[in-house]
Amino acid sequence: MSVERRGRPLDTQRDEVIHSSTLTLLGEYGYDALSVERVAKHAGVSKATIYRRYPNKMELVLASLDHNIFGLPMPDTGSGRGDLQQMASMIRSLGLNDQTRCMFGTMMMARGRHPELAKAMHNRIVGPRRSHARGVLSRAVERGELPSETPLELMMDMIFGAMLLRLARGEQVSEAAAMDLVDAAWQGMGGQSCDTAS
Amino acid sequence: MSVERRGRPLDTQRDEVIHSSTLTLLGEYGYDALSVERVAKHAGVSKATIYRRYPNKMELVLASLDHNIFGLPMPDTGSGRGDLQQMASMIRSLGLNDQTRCMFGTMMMARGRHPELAKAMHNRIVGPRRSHARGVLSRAVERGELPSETPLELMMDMIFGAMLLRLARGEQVSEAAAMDLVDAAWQGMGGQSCDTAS
DNA sequence: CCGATACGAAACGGTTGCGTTTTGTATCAG
DNA sequence: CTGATACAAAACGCAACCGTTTCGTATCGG
Repeated sequence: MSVERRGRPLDTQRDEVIHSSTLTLLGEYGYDALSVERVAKHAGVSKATIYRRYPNKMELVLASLDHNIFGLPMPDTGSGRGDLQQMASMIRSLGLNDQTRCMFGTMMMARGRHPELAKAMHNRIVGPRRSHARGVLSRAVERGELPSETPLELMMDMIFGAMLLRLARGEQVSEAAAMDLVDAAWQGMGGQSCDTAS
Repeated sequence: MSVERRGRPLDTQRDEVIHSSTLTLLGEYGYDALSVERVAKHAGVSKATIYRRYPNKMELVLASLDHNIFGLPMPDTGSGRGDLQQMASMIRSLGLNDQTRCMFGTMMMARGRHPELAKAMHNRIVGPRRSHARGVLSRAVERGELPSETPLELMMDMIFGAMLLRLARGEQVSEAAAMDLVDAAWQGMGGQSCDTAS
C-alpha cells in the first residue's frame, strides 16, 4: 500500500546538509535575517532543491529543528549536588556561545510575530534540557538531599537563568562561577550540605 | 560663536515622536524587521524628516535609545531584604512584557552582527537597572544584613536571570514566585533571616 | 531501455525596504 | 518682506529576497 514513488528519489544526504546549514545560519543570523538563498549557498545546494522539500522558509526552519535533537548524558556522580554541578559545568562549557545566544534571542523575538517558531524552538531546544535537569533534581529529592517541597522549577530558573542573563550581556561564566551558582541555589533551597553529618 | 542657523528650525516635537515611535516599534519588531518607513508612518511623519536627522536606520535607533532614559525609584523599606523584594516586585510587574522580551531578544541577536547596537542597548537598558539593584544590595551589605563577601553580581544574576528565563519561555512570574526567588537568593547568600533574633 | 523524478543553474515577477530626490507649501530669522 | 530651511507627499533607482518556473542533465525504478 506504500506510495509507489517512481523516478529519481530525493537524496537524503541533501536533507541532512540542508538541515544542518539551516540551523547553523539560524544561530548566526536569526530567523528574520535568514534567507533561503543563503541556506542554499551554504549547503551547496540549489534553491529549487529546498523548495521541492518545503513550501516556504518557516517550514524549512521547523523541519530542521525537528530533525536535529541533541542528546545529553545523564550525570551520575552519586550525589544530587554533584550531578547538578556536572550538569551546570556541561551547560556552561557547551551551551554558552554565540550560536546559543542568537538562538535564544530568536526564540524570544519570535514569540510575538512567529509563535509557532517560538514554540518549536522551545520544544526542541529548551524543553529537553529542562526535562533533563528536572530529572536530576527529582532524584535528589527522592534521595532526601533536597526537601520534598523544593520548588524545582524555581531552582532551575535561578541556576540556568543566571547563566542566560550573563550570556545576554555577553559575559563569560567561569567554571568557578557556575559552581558558586549551584552552591548558592542548593543552599537557598535548604539542600543537604556536603558535611552535614559532622 | 553659535552656528547661525537660518531658515525654519527643526521641530523638536517631531524629534520626540520619532524617538518614541522608534522604541515602540523596536520593542515590537526587533531591529531587523524594523523599517524606517514603518517608523515614519507610526510617528505620522514623512520619511524625509527622519533622514534629515539621521543618515541611516542604525543612527536613528541609537539616538532613540540615548534620548529615552527610564528612571526607577530607589526602594527604601528599612531592610535590605524588603528593598530587594520591592525592587523584584517592580521589575516583575513593569518589566516582564512583550516589549521587554523583544528588546532582550534583539540585544542578544545584535551582539553578533551589530555590536554597537548591543552595547548601546546594554548601556541604556540593562546597565542603569543593574546599577540600581547593585546599590540596593550594597546598602544591605553595609548594614550587615548580607555577609561582606557576598558575590553581588551572582546574586543579582540569580534573581533577575530567573525572571528573564521565564520571560524567554513566555511564562508568567507571579508575585509569590518573585518573592520566593528573593528569599531563596537571600538565604543562599547567607543573608540575615527575618527572625534571626529568636 | 524508458519514463519519471531530482538536481543545478538561471531567470523571472513581485514585494519590501533603503536612501535620495523633487515639488509645493509652511515656518522661521533677520 | 525675503531668503533659507523644514515639512509632507510622492516618486525614484537600487538591492535583497521570496517563491516559481524553465531548461538541460543526472539518476533512479520497473
